[in-house]
Amino acid sequence: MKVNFKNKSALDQFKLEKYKRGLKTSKKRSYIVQYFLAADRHYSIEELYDELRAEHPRIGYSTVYRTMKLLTECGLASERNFADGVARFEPIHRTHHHDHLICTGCGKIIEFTNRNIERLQQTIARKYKFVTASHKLELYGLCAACQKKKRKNS
Amino acid sequence: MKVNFKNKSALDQFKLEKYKRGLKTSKKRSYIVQYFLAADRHYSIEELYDELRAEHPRIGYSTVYRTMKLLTECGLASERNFADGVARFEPIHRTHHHDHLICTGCGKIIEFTNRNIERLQQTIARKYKFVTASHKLELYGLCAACQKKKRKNS
DNA sequence: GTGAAAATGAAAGTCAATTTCAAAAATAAG
DNA sequence: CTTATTTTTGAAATTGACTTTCATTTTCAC
Ligand SMILES: [Mn+2]
Ligand SMILES: [Mn+2]
Ligand SMILES: [Zn+2]
Ligand SMILES: [Zn+2]
Repeated sequence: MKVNFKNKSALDQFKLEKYKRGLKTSKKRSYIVQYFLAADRHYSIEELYDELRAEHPRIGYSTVYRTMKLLTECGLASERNFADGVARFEPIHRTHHHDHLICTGCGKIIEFTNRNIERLQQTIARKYKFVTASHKLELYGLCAACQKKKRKNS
Repeated sequence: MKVNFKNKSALDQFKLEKYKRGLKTSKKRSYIVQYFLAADRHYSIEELYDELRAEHPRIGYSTVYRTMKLLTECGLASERNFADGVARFEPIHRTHHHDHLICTGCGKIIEFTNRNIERLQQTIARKYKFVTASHKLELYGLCAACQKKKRKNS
């Protein structure tokens, strides 16, 4: 049976994926999925775990970890590895590639897309006869607020 | 005393840095430095350690590790963190920023620079009022050889 | 040479990520 | 509604790359 995801919500899509894998539905996992997908952040497991525990103190770290991995496999989350060495996950609401500006002062993350950069990347790949599968573009620096803060303290 | 590095070899520069820090010269460290700087690769500690041991079996992992950190502090090496989760070091022969194309099949790494991309990055940073300190641009895919290999096996 | 100071390396410690496994929860079968 | 089967859970153990420790060895200034 072919499945049309076009009219499915992300959560439904997740249930469907689970069904196809012979998974069972659990209260805790559903809560994690719903909470994560509703947010619009780049969560580390730890951060997500801490927030979830406020409401659901019996959720374990492993469950959060495994749920994020599941969502990533299902294509509902994307795992990001920025320079701080902690994996972060963001929901994929509508497939829509983007790159990141990251403030090394406060951790603020801004997303951007730039068609010209993407094009130039392809030109480079072609030049070296590579077929690219993915790329990573991250700009690290200080956001406006952190620049101001820094000026004050010096 | 101000030091002019312009006419110094990288190794001399290293000795100078060591001197300024009150370090002593050791046979093993010198060998590691000389071997590493002569190569033109992106070495992981492990890889470098294994190669060095072929000639100098008494060199320890810690010494290789510490020497690479030293070189990085001295500005003679640059630490890179690609997607495989293992830190790599490359000599900085002439200060010269570049980005990387990485083959996920064989590990081959190609360096490139692109002024237009750099410029566009600055435009983006400006747009969001960021002051960037560094950036990371990595293109992952298959090199020509690995594409061929893949076609054969399918 | 001698002694103070730095370098070394085996082993231990870190830290996030990942796996294990016995108990709990969900679902299928009766 | 039971009972049986399968999946899920979480505390604890393990992993793997990195980093530090500390007793011993090497370097080097005198
Ligand atoms: Mn994002
Ligand atoms: Mn390079
Ligand atoms: Zn900031
Ligand atoms: Zn290749």
